[in-house]
Amino acid sequence: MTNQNLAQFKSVFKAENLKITPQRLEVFREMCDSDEHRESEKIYLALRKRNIHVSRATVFRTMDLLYENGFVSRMDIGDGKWRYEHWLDCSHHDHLICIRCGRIVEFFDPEIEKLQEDVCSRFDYQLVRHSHQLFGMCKECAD
Amino acid sequence: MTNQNLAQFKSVFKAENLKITPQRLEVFREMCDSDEHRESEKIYLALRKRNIHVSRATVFRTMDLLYENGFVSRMDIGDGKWRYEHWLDCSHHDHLICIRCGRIVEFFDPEIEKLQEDVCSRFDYQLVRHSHQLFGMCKECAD
DNA sequence: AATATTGTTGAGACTCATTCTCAACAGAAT
DNA sequence: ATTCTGTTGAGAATGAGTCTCAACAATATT
Repeated sequence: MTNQNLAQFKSVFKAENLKITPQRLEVFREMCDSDEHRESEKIYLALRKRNIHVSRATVFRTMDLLYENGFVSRMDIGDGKWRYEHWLDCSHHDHLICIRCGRIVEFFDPEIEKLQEDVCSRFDYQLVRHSHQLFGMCKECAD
Repeated sequence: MTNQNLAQFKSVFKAENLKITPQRLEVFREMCDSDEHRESEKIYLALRKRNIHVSRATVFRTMDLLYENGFVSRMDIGDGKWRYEHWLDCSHHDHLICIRCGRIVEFFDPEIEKLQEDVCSRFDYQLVRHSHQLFGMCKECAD
């Protein structure tokens, strides 16, 4: 977690009238310092492991706040859990997921992005967001 | 449900050593005769309404079988429920979902399909399946 | 300083889609 | 007839996430 991350966190939470509590700070720090795509339970357990006591409910609540305020993005790969990743650089991307080992790779394809817009205007929809996941077998798993 | 649908169902289930029971037939008929994208509970209730008694558990189990054997496809729009649609013509498509009224439109864009393959080979993945959803506001809801 | 107000927390109860368990059953095979 | 195997229904169990509520903490008001 850089000083800039921290400053941004504080300023957004202040602006939203959300208190900057030790628990929220710890959850935010945990997110800043990992590049993984984790579900809330894993984040909760990571904090536990570092002997930081934040309740499960608070982790869930804080992940919601971080998501609503654009500090993390989340994805749903169809197993009923949200997977969160920090979104400090705010660069949009989609995901390629290995169906065997679960490894997740990020991709961004401007052409696909554009074609999505085209599809929407074809059907008279205003695109708000999208979810695009490719499930396959990574090189190691395919061998 | 056409005779052809029925014949296909019987032949696949027989080939898989799955019994052709009245309950399974009723669930299959219910799927053939609707173009909606429904969750299991709705399918269960639709059967109830027609005074056909199949237990919830059997509906869930049968939806799994129909899915595994390619009679239906299913989608996950992030609310924790599978939505099933019959897939009798087996033509692949993705979905455009109105975030206000929930209306679901199907789309297919061969260019996007091709670009997905390109992304995968870029990362040395073998594409197995994908999930692509556009969330937006339909014309009626945007006004 | 004392008090009131408001938001936050933790523990555990609750929800809800789905899966599991298990006894009863049904049809095919012996 | 009897055994074997797969299927069913009812209700219990699961598990991610949400809700409730009393205790608490920081801020605002008197």
